[in-house]
Amino acid sequence: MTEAVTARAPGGAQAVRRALDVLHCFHDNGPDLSASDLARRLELSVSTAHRLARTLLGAGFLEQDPRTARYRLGPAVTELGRLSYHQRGLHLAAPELADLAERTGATADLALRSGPHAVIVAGGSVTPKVGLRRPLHSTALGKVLLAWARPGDGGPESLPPLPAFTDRTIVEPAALEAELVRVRAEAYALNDGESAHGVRTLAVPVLDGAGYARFALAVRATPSLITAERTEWLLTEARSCARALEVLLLSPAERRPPAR
Amino acid sequence: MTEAVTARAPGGAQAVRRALDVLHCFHDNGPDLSASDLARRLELSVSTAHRLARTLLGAGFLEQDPRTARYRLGPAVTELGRLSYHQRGLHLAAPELADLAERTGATADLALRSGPHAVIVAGGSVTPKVGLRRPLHSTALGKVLLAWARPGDGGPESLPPLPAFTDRTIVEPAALEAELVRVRAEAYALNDGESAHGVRTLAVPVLDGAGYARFALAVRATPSLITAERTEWLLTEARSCARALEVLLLSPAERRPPAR
DNA sequence: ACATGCAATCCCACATCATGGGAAGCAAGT
DNA sequence: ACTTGCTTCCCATGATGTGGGATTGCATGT
Repeated sequence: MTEAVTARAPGGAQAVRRALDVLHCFHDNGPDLSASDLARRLELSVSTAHRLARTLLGAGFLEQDPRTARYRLGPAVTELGRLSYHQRGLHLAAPELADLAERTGATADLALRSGPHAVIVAGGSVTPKVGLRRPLHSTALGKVLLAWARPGDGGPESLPPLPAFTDRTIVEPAALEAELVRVRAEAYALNDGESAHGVRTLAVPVLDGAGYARFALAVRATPSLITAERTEWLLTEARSCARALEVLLLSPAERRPPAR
Repeated sequence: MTEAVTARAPGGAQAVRRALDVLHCFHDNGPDLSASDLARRLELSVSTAHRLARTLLGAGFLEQDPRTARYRLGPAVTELGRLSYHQRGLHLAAPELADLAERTGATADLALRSGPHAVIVAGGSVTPKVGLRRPLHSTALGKVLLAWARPGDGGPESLPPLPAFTDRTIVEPAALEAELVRVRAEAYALNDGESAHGVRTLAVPVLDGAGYARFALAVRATPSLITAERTEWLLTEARSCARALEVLLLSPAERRPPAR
């Protein structure tokens, strides 16, 4: 389940790929994982999982609870994460998102693409949804990231399963493709209860100069807040925020020209 | 230079350790690194560096500038970093630090230990010093982390070089040991121009129930702000903040009892 | 235009290094 | 006391990562 992340790349790797898969194991849920847990999840022998964990431990990418001997993400991850967070300028996004959330009364989320997932990297609410990983096909954020995907990242054909979360989730690849055509045509994505009931989301892209989505910006609330009448206004607000984020997050060379 | 991080651990690793070293390369300086750069820094063959980079790329831990083909930290790092940041509750620390900074007029920094470095993970100022990595022996933060080091992390003997940054930097292991005795006795660390001229820093630990420092909290300013008369007051403020952080960052089971 | 240098990328034979089975040691549950 | 499940270490096997070299492409300098 956790291994579709690193599907390809047959050349010269295995230990490394497995070690990185170990790190990715720590997304899913809360508590610390034991070496045996890791072995089970990744379908490795206990020996191998244990050895990988020890190596990651020695490099600070994992740390071990002294009581339970279980592993969790270590200081090196926090360290590199903070570094890349600032390198991307994401700390500049928080005030903009907070402002958008306040004006609209909704939750504002900024996500980027990581392989087959949309990852929320900054949020306009206090709720720590940040760090959350959502599938691309069942979220407005994901649809935006797919609709304007960079060639190297792979389009919708690169994500085989398409699991259903509600009865509205798009599971047919053809239906997803059609939806993406609509998203590109209307320049926004809508998610109406496709990942969870009672949640409606609008998302717009943060585009770079080449026309690809570097980030996706979402406004999320209950359906009563995101009505047909308010949609146009919400989109205007969201697009204005996305425009601001283009300036804040992208270097001048990466940005698209001011006039469209 | 960048390799003292992963000194030991002879058993069952190499590819993995090297790959993690590649990630650690992205601390030091700003711009993206080419595969050849990595090979030079880590003293690897270009083939190997290139292969490791491609593997990390495939897993999303690196990304490649389409123009220059150089590498930088990828979305998976941002993703895992945000996750571990929130798992550690570090987003709760920012308001406390801002408050401390405002009350004292100084800069407030929170750091944790990552191998032989103190890493600033949250700051009370707008200045993005966050993510910065400082040596343990030449900073107040580092002295605190060393003085109350957890057994598994290694004491001062685990960091061989001790480079000098100013004429005041402690370079003798014996002198550092003596300084740590003083730090433990007085329950705070002082750095008076040992890492850079014209900067004075006070640091206190954020202790867990076992008496080890989980974090270090520093108040940093010009010497004119941190005078002998103000030291006691600044320490009271800092310790009060550290106490609050103990509650915010540590689970009840990890905390030490309220009364000392 | 041509030569030169540097870097990315790919290929392949070799032997080093990761692999997983096994077993010892420990803790907790039945 | 017996069982269960875990961490941890050891070790023979061969799969896997290694680095030299060849190729291509993109600059820069002449």
